[in-house]
Amino acid sequence: MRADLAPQYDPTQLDTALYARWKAAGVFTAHADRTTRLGGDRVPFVIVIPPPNVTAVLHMGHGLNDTVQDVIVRWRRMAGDEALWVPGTDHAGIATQNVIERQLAQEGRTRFDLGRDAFVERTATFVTETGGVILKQLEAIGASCDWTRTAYTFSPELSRAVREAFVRLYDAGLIYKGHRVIHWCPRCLTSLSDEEAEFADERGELYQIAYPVAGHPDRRLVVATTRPETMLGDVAVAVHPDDERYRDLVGQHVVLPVVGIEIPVIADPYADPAFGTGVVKITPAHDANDFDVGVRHGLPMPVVLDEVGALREGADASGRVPESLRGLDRFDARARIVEMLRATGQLVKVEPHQHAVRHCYRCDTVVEPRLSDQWFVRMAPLAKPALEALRDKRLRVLPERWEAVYVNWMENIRDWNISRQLWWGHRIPVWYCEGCGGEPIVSREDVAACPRCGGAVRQDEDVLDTWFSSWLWPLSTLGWPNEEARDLAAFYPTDVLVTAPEILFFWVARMVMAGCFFMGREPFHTVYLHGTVRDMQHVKMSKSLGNGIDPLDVVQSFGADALRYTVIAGLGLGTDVMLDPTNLEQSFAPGRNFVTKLWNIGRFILQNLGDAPAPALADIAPGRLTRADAWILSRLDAAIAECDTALGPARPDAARGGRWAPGELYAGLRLSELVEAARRFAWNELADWYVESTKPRLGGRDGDVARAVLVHAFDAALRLLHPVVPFITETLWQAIAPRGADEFLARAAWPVRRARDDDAAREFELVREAVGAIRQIRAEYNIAPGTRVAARVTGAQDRSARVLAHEAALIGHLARADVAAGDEPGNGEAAAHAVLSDGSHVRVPLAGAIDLGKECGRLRGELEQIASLRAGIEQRLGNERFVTRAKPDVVAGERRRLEELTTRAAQLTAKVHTLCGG
RNA sequence: GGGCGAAUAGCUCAGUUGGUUAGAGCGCCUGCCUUACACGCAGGAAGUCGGGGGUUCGAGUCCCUCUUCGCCCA
Repeated sequence: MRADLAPQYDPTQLDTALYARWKAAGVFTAHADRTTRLGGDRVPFVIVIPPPNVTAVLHMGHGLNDTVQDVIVRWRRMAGDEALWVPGTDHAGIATQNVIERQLAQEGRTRFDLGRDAFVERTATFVTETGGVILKQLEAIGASCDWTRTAYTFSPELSRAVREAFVRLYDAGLIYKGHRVIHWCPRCLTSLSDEEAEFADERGELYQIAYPVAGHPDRRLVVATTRPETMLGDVAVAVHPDDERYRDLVGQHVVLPVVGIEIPVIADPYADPAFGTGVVKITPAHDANDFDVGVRHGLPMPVVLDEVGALREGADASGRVPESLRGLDRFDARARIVEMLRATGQLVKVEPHQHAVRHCYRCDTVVEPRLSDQWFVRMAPLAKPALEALRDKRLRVLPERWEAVYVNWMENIRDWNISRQLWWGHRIPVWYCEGCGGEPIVSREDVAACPRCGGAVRQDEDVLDTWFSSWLWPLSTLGWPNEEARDLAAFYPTDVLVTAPEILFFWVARMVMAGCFFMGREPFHTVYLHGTVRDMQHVKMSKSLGNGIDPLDVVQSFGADALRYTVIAGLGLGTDVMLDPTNLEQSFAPGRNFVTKLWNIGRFILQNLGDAPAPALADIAPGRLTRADAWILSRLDAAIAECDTALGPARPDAARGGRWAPGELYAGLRLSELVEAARRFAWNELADWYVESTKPRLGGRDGDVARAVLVHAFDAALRLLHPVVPFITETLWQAIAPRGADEFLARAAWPVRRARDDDAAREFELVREAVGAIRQIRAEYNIAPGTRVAARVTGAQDRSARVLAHEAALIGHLARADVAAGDEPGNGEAAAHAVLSDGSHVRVPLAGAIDLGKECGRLRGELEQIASLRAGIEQRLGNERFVTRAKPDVVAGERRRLEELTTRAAQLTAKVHTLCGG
């Protein structure tokens, strides 16, 4: 009826074809009208992908991130939800622009040679031709995205959302143009948000410079700075108002070295009396803190560094930059100025100084604080509801500790600089009238002429921060701002957002704010933050460091499932994953080994099914089930329960108004625990014990029972494992029973627990114990696996005697022994002994092989161990405070255990007595 | 400088509200091609749970402190 499986699982051959079948059958396509929100009967479950940069290629970070999402989505799809995973890409303003600029540089050109329109067109063409590669790559790792809904942040639809958002915020008074110090990248020639200017510790120098006090030849103020080149823009020096040392100088002037002009000494609490000399120079145009001081004191703000970071007299700076320094790069200028100060004796001291310096997150250039006009979003009003969502338990962050980080950021939020002096991105929808020069025109539609005077208009040159489109992602991908959009109605709010903590502020927190502001509802109820992929030295994997692993290499060598399994198994909640890029074989061994094991279980079952499908378990009379059957079904039940606990509640209870219940707030999404529970069931229980136990039965009278249980248990195992290893489980599931053309494990039902026979299952544990005892004896005495030994098992009570008698043959099969059950008169034959936990015992006569001294030593050792355990328990039970204060069930448990150990010890003692005469 | 987290077997990590003999994978040792699987099977070794102090009948788990490392923020 069906072909046997190949001896080796060949993922490269099977997986691609299987993915194509899923896709063609529409397995991953969600239907808005099937959701409960639109009158259907399925609860929606939605994840939006963190959109990779459109020019990106898949790396292990994506491999991890997308596998996690896929596991969750596949789980919910099987659980009966209308599951939707929205894929897409981000136009990635700076990053993509940098790619094209690098191309141009190789051609010896710059973007300015091309001009704006040509540059944008070239970038768009590049994106069209090469972009989105990563989405295709996601298919290779099995990502079950709904490809009918692929989105792009720069598409016409999403661009409309960006404009809508801008206009609404502007109209609400939450967007404004500000003149202040922002982070400037002199290489990308754009401003950056606080989040985009990343700190990195650097070793630098702290220079102490003497500023002579005007009119007091004997006095000077010494200031400390790490950036002497900015002193040309100094407009004051500040001391703390309470600082006695300088109180008399406040209001006086000092002479600015190099420049030679006089600047005032002011009192401001910003000056820290404990840092350096307590005197700080104030450079409002080139330091954000100094800017604040400048505003407080109404100081001028001369600009002495230009956009490429070279010294130049900018606004208000006339006469400040000496001829000899003009045009010098900031770092060359620093050296030159230090030399000049040294020459005039005004350099007091230079000491090494470790400090954090901001760098551009895209090109790593040291960022320059720069005074300029930029657009900002007023964040405090947006943060309020986003904080509320968390405090109200409508939003949770896993692992829990990140919630504090989220709260801290929200509470200290600063306005968001959203304008970028780039060409690749959404142009700011603001027009200025060249005619009447009135208020800027902010519009959803392009503006051709001034609505007031009909004069010519000019659009703002800047584009929006990439994240200004990303923060709308959960809304815009579902159709917002079209409030009629069916997807928006069916699938918003979404459910879980899976990402790395690095973009908690860039993206996650802002999405919550956008969702609350534009939709009146936070965009998801769970933020799942996973760790980072690192190498064995714990260094983050990256292409530039050359310690990366290409997921496609892994897929090629071991299959997507091996990759997925390995990554998920190694991923504790919020922990990093360590992989060795120099040894893929070892790194992915857990996944590869497990997948192979599954394959072979499948082969075994198939080989034993014969031509007819296995009977359904429901059709087997319960009385025909053996202890082994009851045991594996009971283990399956436990495995299902463990998997369900690991995965947790899918969403907060609607009856609680979408608020997480206290007991569930941080529960679930323990994917590594899901893997471990399912693995243990499939391998250690199903394969190691149950499959072995069926071998003698399959050809016999109750072979059909064994087949029914085998197929039932394996089928359930495949279901539990499918979210993690979708390819092999689907392949095997298709093979173990006839399936319709449209029938897929990917949309089969998640297993549910069933009634079970606990007594029979418990009795099987005695069988396992007896087998273990005989195996141990065999190993101890080096009995070759091919050699059958004789063994006798004697039950301590009627019940165990009955069980052992019934199962003697099975015990013999599993332990490679000829087992007889029941009492027998001791005939003095040399034998090895073991006592089981209920006092039953096992005797393996080994004429000639038994070393009596060794055997006695073994038994005495065991007895000693039991004795020490008993002593411990007796001590506890003898302690009156334990008995009175510990919980009753704990005490009862100890009593029960003591009883068991006592029985066992008595049996052992008797053994030792007769055997060793002690 | 502020905040957070981690320290458990050679390595990577689990250890729920304190309660049996602290677990898993990989690696290691011994023996085996047992008619699904050597990417396997059976058996095994290996941890004074970072140091010190405390609370408790009882601490890997709670508190304090020290050390080391990591992350976030300024």
